[in-house]
Amino acid sequence: MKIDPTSKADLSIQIAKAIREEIMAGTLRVDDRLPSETELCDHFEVSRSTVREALKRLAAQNLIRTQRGASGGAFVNRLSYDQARGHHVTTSTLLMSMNEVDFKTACEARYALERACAPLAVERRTADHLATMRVEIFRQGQPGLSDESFCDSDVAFHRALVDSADNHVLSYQLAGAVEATQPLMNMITFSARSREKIIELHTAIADGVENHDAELVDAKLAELSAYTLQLSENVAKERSKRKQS
Amino acid sequence: MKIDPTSKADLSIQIAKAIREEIMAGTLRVDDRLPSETELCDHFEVSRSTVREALKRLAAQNLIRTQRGASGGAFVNRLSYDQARGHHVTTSTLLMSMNEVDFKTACEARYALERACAPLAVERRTADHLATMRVEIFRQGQPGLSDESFCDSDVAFHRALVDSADNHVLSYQLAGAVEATQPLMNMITFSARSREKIIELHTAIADGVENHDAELVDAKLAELSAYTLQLSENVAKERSKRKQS
DNA sequence: GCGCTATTAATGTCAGACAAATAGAAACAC
DNA sequence: GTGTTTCTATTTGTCTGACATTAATAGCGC
Repeated sequence: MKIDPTSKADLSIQIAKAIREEIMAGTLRVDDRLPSETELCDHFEVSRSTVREALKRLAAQNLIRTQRGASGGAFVNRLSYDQARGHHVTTSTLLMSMNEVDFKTACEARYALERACAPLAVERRTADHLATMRVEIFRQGQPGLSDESFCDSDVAFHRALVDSADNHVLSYQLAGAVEATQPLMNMITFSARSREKIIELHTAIADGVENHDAELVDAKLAELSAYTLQLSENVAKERSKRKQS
Repeated sequence: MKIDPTSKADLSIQIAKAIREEIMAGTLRVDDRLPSETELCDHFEVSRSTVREALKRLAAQNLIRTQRGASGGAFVNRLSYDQARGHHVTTSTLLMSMNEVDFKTACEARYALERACAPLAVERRTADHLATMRVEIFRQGQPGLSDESFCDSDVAFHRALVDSADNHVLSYQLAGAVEATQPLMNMITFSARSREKIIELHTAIADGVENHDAELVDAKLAELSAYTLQLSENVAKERSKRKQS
């Protein structure tokens, strides 16, 4: 837990790193209180601003939380799956938009992963999960539903499917793929897609899940994947046509 | 791009959020320069320390980078897959250790995902990927190899397998599952496992990838998964036995 | 044109102050 | 004794102003 004042790296980065390593090594455990800012100043021999900037870095990663007042301070945070999921989705989304991931790659990844958890989902789905899926399908069939709401419902449906696998780790990892690729997919295909067709596939998937029919679910997910890809190709063709004319 | 000074939330959090939203919305694009700290002070009507803490939050998420000197400043960062992968692995690791994920859950998730990308890997593997896999298998067979090195090689082997699928998005998502669960797995099973058995399975997997035999790869991954689970159960039994005596 | 220096603009760090929140102790009323 | 209020100490959040460090650029001598 020391820093090198002669190093080129900024002090606040070094300090953040030192503390992060203590957390990862287990020296600092969940809900442990870090020394107060003043104490950290003394320890690292830097000013309070520098310590604070280091703490903000850690807070941005949800590694610590801070509380004001007497017996306040910075505490090691228990990372929750929900927090981490939010972060993961944000990062994944940015990653894809900034690197201009082509639709095929994203779609391929997304359905490959979703199909991976289908067997578990089929095995373990509860009545709750099934109900959520049915409700979302019903919502998708409502006339006059905005494109945006339809997309949201789509995400919710697939999330219920993934959550059915009853594996936190899987859900967390999948969230990045499913929720981050969804906006990309919607942006490209929302104008061209047939809601009927999608609802039909969703219904088949829900049926498969209900009847513990892994093969059906897998087949329908594959079909959904193929349909989505087909759509994107049509949209691409339309665009190039319009460009020519 | 405004903040609410009457809100309960800390100012630096609000400012970070405002800027993050501009980045995510595309108003600020990759390599765009943010206003200087002084300009941001004027805009948000806060002090420089507050602005700086907000910027540090964004820097911690790799959303921006800063440069000193004239014509320096804060620039929107292009998220690279490597950076994001590192972050993702760190978070996943912490998530699992803090929430005391049981081995079965982690193992199940990890192999489910890995099997999901096997078909693509089998289809697209290059000579490079195959060579990496063979090299790692060879390394795993060296007598006197430390447990730590064996584990590293194990990760490298599986990473090569995943990368064979030639899908950045998939590789990124998988990294969290594979690399973050590996330490957990190693910790639990390294004492009990038979390197020979693992090398044999790895060899079979490499063969399957080489010969475009998706079924073989899938079967062998399933076997590896089952073997790992079996090991963990044995270790657990051993422990409870020792506890009793 | 080349190399040197001075300028300038930006981030990084420091020091000291006050504001605001909060828990716990102390004082007080009953 | 008990419940309530007030006070106090501690800690984070914010502000101000200063100086250090870094790096691009303009000017100047040659």
